[in-house]
Amino acid sequence: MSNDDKNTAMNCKTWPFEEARAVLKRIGNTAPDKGYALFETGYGPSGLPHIGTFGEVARTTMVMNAFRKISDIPAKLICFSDDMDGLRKVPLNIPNSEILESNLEKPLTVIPDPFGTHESFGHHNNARLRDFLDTFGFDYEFLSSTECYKSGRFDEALLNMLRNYEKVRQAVLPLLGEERQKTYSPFLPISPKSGKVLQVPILETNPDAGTIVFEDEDGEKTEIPVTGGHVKAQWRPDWALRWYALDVDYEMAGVDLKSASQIAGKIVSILGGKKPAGFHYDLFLDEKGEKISKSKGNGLTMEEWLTYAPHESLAYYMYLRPSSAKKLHFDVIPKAVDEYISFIKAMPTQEEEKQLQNAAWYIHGGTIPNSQYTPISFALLLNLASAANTDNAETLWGYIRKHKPDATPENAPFLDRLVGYAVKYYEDFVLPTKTYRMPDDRERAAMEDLAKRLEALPKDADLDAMQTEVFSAGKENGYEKNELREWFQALYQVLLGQNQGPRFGSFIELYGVQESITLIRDALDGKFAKAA
RNA sequence: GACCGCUUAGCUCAGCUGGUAGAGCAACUGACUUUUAAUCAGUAGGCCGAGGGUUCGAAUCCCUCAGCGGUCACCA
Repeated sequence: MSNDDKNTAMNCKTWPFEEARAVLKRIGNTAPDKGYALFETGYGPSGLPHIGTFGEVARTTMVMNAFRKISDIPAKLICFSDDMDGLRKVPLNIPNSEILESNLEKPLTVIPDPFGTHESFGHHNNARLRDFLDTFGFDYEFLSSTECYKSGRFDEALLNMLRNYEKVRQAVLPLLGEERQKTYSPFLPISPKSGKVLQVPILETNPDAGTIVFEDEDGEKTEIPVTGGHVKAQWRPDWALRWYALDVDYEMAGVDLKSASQIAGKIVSILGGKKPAGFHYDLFLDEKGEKISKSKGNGLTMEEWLTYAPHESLAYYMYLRPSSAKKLHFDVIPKAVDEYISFIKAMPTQEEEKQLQNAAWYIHGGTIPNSQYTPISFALLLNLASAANTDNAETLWGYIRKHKPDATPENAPFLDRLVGYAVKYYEDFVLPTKTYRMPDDRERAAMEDLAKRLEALPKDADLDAMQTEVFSAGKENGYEKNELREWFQALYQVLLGQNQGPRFGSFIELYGVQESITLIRDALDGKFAKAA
């Protein structure tokens, strides 16, 4: 890249560039000894990946995209799984939960997989994480805490922490309540007898031998090495340990972890390292501005978003000012999709400097794939779907061709995906509100007439001919000119189960003449009204 | 108790390297259509929470206050 480009990027004020510059500053503008700048995200595998997981990885990727723009130093993303953590309670909706019940407090990676598909419960959830991330095409390296501990990768850092045991302990204590302070230890020994991760006071530390002494569950004084996976660090020091051992250059976290990360930063200093750059993103709220909690079931899940909109739009949402709390509910989806689309559209015509202020730049790493092109907004598609009674993608495409003759599912695959989401939206939000009624005698006569007229139409009849038949059927069955509106409304209510609808001629053309005849006959037979 | 965020049009929000207030939706008007909806074009709408300060100039920077909300203090 040219120096001009770099300069423009160095002055860019968007948050990912602010963050990227902080990384560059941390590493002093030169490649670290490990050869790359390390970006980390953390994951707790006692649950499944969720919208927060996505947000963190997406946002970290945005910072990396910015970093690559201002520096030639390689950048690497590690998604770290805290899979040696002890299982504290049994998650809901898990088969064979008695397996988990009988293994509480043991490291996740030694608990048998209740799904029976992986080496352990931890491995199972790690695999789910990877599947999840791979779906969106994230570029990352997976790292297991258990492996880091067992392989000795953390040994040096653990011994270091043992030498500084008291300092580390003192760093954490101010953050804790009185009760917890009494028993707190940065080291959690794993009982050689039960295999459980124990939260017990440490009786002795032996830095020279590299061991600690504690009282096991049966009361026996036990001495074990802190290295090799015999001891796990409590989560706050564990975070610091990881930062120190891996030399993490960047990690963001939620505001809920703010004080914890400050403590972790202090611990890294105690160990002689330097804490990573990073900021704290705010949490998501529901439409009333209240905190999203799983037990309340408010807010929006990842699955819900992805049912009605593409993941790119969620990534766009994640781009928007992460430092302030945002309401995450259904109504923000269409807007997010359309704003994403307008950024995509704007990119090719923008100057370099403007492009760096374009959200799409961060989502796609600077280059927008041609496949993302769409000439139609999502809001329009949603309106089209409900106005035109369109419950299948092909019909919707028929309408799209009227607006934009050049677009096809093949040359606009992103639009084709949007069509699918619009149909889904129609099925879930429009269809259930339909209420069909039976026609009165005049309506019935007119509709029967309409069906006959349609049957009599020549095969190559055009839209105008169809529209004319609709009017004629009304006029010749007792509707005066000023009553035609009622005739159309009757069609919508009896045939489509709604009070409004598309121009009926257009509807027949797209829905199909034969299909329309069937629709009329079914309605007159009471198939819809009965069902409703 | 400690720390943080928000307050801008009827609604949801953008604008935060200080330079005559913006978008979407809603409303209203018009065009088009042998109904409506949709679509397109346009109009209107704001003491930018309150008070003070810095400045030639503040929605924007600083201080104080108010209202709302959040996080941590048991676990991670």
